[in-house]
This record gives sequence, structure tokens and C-alpha cells, in this order.
Amino acid sequence: MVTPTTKARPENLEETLTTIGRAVTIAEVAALAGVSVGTASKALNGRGSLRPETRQRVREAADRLGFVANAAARSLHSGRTYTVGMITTDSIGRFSIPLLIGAEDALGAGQVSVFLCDARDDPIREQYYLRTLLSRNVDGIIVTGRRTQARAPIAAGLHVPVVYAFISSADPQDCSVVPDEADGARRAVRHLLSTGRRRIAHVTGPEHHHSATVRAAATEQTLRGEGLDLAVPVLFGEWSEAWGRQAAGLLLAAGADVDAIFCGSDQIARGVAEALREAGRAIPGDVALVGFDNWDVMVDGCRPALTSIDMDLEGIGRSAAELLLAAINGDPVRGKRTRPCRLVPRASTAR
Amino acid sequence: MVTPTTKARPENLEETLTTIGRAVTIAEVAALAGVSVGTASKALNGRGSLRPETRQRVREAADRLGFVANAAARSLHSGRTYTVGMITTDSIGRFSIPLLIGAEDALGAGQVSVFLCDARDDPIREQYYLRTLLSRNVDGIIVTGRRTQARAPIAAGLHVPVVYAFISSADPQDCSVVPDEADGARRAVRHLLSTGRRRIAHVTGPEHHHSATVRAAATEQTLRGEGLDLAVPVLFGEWSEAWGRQAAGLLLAAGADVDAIFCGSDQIARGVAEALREAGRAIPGDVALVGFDNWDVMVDGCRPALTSIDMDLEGIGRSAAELLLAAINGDPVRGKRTRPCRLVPRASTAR
DNA sequence: GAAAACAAGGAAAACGATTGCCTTGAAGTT
DNA sequence: AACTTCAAGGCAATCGTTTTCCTTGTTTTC
Repeated sequence: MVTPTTKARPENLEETLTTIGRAVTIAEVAALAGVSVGTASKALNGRGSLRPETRQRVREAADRLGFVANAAARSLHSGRTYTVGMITTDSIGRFSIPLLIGAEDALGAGQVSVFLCDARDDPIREQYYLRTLLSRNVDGIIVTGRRTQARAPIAAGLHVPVVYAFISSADPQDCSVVPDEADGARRAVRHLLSTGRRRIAHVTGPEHHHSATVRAAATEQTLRGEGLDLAVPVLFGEWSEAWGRQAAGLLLAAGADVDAIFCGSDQIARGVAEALREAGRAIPGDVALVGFDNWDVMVDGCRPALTSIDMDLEGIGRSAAELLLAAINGDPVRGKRTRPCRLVPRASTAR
Repeated sequence: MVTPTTKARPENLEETLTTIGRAVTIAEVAALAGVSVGTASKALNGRGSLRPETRQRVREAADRLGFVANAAARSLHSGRTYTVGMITTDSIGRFSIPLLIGAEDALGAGQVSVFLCDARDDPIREQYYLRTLLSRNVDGIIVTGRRTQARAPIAAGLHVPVVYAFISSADPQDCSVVPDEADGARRAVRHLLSTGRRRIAHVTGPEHHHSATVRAAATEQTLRGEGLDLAVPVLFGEWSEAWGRQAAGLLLAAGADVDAIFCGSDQIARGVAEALREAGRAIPGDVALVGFDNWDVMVDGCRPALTSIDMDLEGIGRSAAELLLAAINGDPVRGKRTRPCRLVPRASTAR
């Protein structure tokens, strides 16, 4: 003969104290406090007109039971989920993380959680995730990723606010937050000029990549603004160390008279640095070097430590999240916002 | 005189076709198909007994309206949210990303979405996120991050399944999935031995770091199994290129007779490679080199390309997600699981 | 030809929290 | 004493979906 088992929901409410995470409902809190469900809700949300001691009694009951309101039930009623989706179009890479951290920062403070989706550069996956996010009734969506060009809008006629971060939407009516890459290039060039360099070369990524062309154009324009020209035409290649080494080799072989090289990425710069070292050129003595991205492992691993341009990805993520929150609250902002870059001087451009 | 405005929910259901994302309810689908709400639900979920053409009619109506079931309502009823949380205890770094991708992979196929939370090594933030996840009724939680030692369990008595990935829980009853780092070290050593090396050095990270000591111990043990010993005692330092360069300098200065160096990380290996090159030592001619992590930018940037140990982080993430799904479905697995590493041979150990 | 069996689909009760409306009793007003 | 006023808190509708139990007809069976 077994003793009769108790119900799943213990009569003795104290029992729930020992089980964290078991969904405690507001009905149990109300029962413990000796009030109705509605009253308990009002007490916990500071609404309605209740006696202070009643409010307090409910609060205590909630605390003792470890009550946390069921988000699904709440959102069913309010229509809001306090949830946003973040879709990275290309794989989650080095660029997405700071963006994510920045966004999480801005959203987390407002109690909004983030669904992360990695579309891996696959339009099918992207649409799949979009539907998933919509079915979860996210309050908003942040689209990010790296591309050679502005990307097509993720969908037309969405009734959920969307903000593009780092990458921009091809539709100028969409809200995008991107780094001002021309500004970054200008800062690099001005910095080199201010340290007395005049014969500057520019080694960068592929010509079909938007970032490469924008940075190159701004570089040339800034120099022309000072009555100067690039020491040699822009060297377009890839975003790799190998290309940096190769490009440096080309410059050396051509006997180019250069006292500074501005590179389109830290990886390229690091390749250039190695090749120059091995050719016996001193950095920054003979040639000053500036990179782009301010990627810690690259700028620190480089010898000497690499001066670089920081796009403040975290700031972009934060900014995008703030704009998204504004849109959710009925204050949509349209158009592309650019954010300035920052120069981080290190030994590679010391006087 | 204005014409009377139509209601927000158009009488003419076709209108909704033009507005994606506006929450279409199953009631609207049912109305368009000319059935009751319950019937519509059964039709879409393949339950109940319905005439095939009715089922079809409902499906078409749902398609035309772009109906996607409200996840909150569904989860309210089922008690499941098809959602899991992923908490990275240290910042989202290089290690978390492949883990995340792997986990997302295993979960996404099962239609489960991931809430990503970055606790930034702050216990307060961690508990805050834990509460948030619980209030959202996640079906499970993956805890990840890098630490010098096994970490304390995130909470006791949780009724939500938890799986630790990459990092392990100090409680042996918890479910953890970690790389078999000793296996990785063994593979590295055996590979070096198989290419004829006998005088092997080991340069690695800080001695208080669990990974460093485990790898070092396995290295020595494997050598002893072959009747050999390390050419010089383990060199403990930091996980940086600078330390790699410094350690190589020490070895060279001491005139150590070494024909292979196994490094505790790719960054260390790269530093070692640079220092050896500059000292005129050929890789792999004079000294063979093996790294650890198989981090693309490091192994590719290194000259020559670096042989390395891959911990298969994506596989660990996938594995953790699968174990979590199993636990959610009532099949919990306890204890620590280790997963083998993989050697990726490249030029730095070519014969 | 009447009863039973069955297929098809409708009605309504969940799920948990919020909120507008209503009831109750006590205090204040004339 | 009878009325109004107000504080305090209960009741029930609501959100959108699923699911259980009914109610219909229709078909089979003896």
C-alpha cells in the first residue's frame, strides 16, 4: 500500500520554495497572499488602487515563491514580446561580434532579449529566419553582415521595424547605420601628413569591394586637398597578409620612393610590415604604416605595434539598437546614418 | 465629407495580402476557408479527422494570407517555447562563435531559436540573464565560455536542462561537452614523431591555466610512452605571439638542441616561427612546428603555413545542442563528454 | 428499416497574465 | 438618516492557439 501522492502543484505552497525554475504562476502567488489573481497582478505592476500592506504582502509572496511572470502570456496580451532578432547575412564573423555586443548592451538595459540568426550568406536561410522571427513576433529586427555592396532590403512592406547595421540597405528609405569609411581614410592620411610623411602609398582589398574603393577615393581626395598625390597608384588586391607581403614586394622591386603606406586592413598592413622588415626597411624610421580595423590580434602581433583606424563597431551596434528601439516606440528614423572612425596611434607611425 | 474609413482588419481579406508581417490570426484563415477556428488549427497541424479538400482549402487560405502561428499563444498552451538560451560567461570571443554556429545548426534544424547572452565574466550579469531566460521559459540553456578551470554550476536545482559546452561544470553530475585536449596534444606529438622528430620542446600558456597543464602533461606522457623526454622543460608563459617570440629567443640563446616545437596555441607558434626565421632557422627544415586551435588567420598568416590541432568547436556546439534537445525530451545525460581533436597538417611539419 | 458506427467539423475550455468594469463597505456630507 | 463619494479589491473578458468533447449527418449492418 503506497501513501497517496500529492498533486503536482503542492497544496503546501512552501514546497515550491525548493524548486527553482518550476513555473510559478501568479495564481499561486495570489493564493499565498490571500488575494485574487487580478489584485496580485496589480500589486506587482504598481497599478490599480490597493492598500500598501496588501501590495507588500503580494510582493513578499512573489519573492518567496520566486515568481517570474510568464513572458508568453504577457506578450500575448500586450502584443509586444520585448524581443528582437539579429540576422547576420554572412557568417557570424569578426565584425558581427562587436556589433552584437553593442546592440545587446543597448537592448539589455531595456530588458530586451536578442535572437541571433546566422544566415550564412544564403538567401533561403535568410528568408527562413525572417519567417521564424516574425512568427515569434519580434518587436524589431537588426540586419548585419559584411558585403561588397549595399544589400537588397530583407523584405518589402514588413510591419516590423528593421535597422541595418554595418551593412546598408540599397533602399535609401531604410534605416542603416554604417561606419564613415571615408572619414577613417581621411584620419589615416592626415595623421601620416602630420607626422611629416609626404610620399604615401595605399594598399587595399579588391577593387569590386565597396569599402576598398571608398577608402581609396577618400585617400586620394585628402591628399589632393593638400596639393599632394599618391606616391604610386592604389594597389588593389585581397584582404590578406599574403597580398600585403606581395604588394610590399612590388613596391620594393619597383624602387618606389615611399615614406608611408596606408593599408586597407590590418592584415594587409601586417603582411606589408613583414616584407619591409625582411627587406631591411625600418618601421617607422623609413616607412610609416597605418592599418584599418584595429583588430587586436593583428595590431598587437605586428612589429612594431600597428597604428590603425577603429570603426567603433560596438558603437554602431549600440546606435542601431537605439534606433530600433525608437522605431518600436513609434519614432522611426529613415535613411543612412554614418558614424565617424577613430585613429589609434601606435609605434608604427611614431616620429 | 470624408469617405468612411475601413476597419483596421479589412473586411476584404485579400487586402492583407499586401501587408507582410501584420499578424494574421488563425481566425482570419478560418473565415477565409469558411471553417471554424478549431478546424483550421486541425487542418494546419494535421490532426483531427477532416476531409482532404477541407484541409487543402485551409492550407491555401493560410498561404494566401501568409499566416504564421503566433508563437506566444502556442507556447502558452504547450508549455514549450522552442527556444533555448546560450550564456557565454566570458565575452563572446573567438571560441564562442564556432560553438554558437554548431549549436544553432543542431537547433535550427529542429526549429529552435537561440537567445544569446553575453555575461562578460560578471556573475551579476550572469544571474540577471539566467532570470531573464527563465522568465522567457526557455526549454533549455547552454553555458559556454573559456576559463582557466571548470566553472561553478550556474545554479542549483534548476528545472530547466543545462548543458555546458567547451567549459565544464565543476559538478560532475552536470552535462558538459569539452574537447579532449590531451588527445590533441598526443596527436601533435605522434605526428612530430612520425615525421622523424625526436628532440621536441613545448611552449605554452600560463601554468595556472587548465588547458596549458593538461596539454603539457599529455605531451610529456606521450613522449615517455615512446621512451623519450622533452628536449627542454615545458616553457609556460602567456597565450601571445610576443611570448612565442620570447620563448624561441630563450631556446636559441640556450643553444637548445631542438628539432621540433609543439606550441600551446597558434599565436604562440606564430611568434616562435617569426623568431626562428629571423635567427636563420628553417621551418620545417631545421625545426618543425605545430600549433593549437587551428585558427585560420594564424595558420594561414604564418610562414610556412602552420600545422595545428583543431578542437572541432562547431562539433562541440552541435553535440551540446543535441544533448540539450535530448534532455528537453526527457532523456537527460549526465557527466562530462570529451570529443577528440583533429590534426591538420600543413607545411610547417612537412618532411 | 431501425440501430449502430463513423466521419466531419463546431463549441468551448484551457494556457497565464493584464485590465476595465463592477461590487462592497466605509467615510463624509447635508 | 439618507445620500454621495471613494478606496479596495474581486470578476470576467481578452490575447491566439490547441485540444477535448460534442453534435450533426451519412453510411453500414443485421
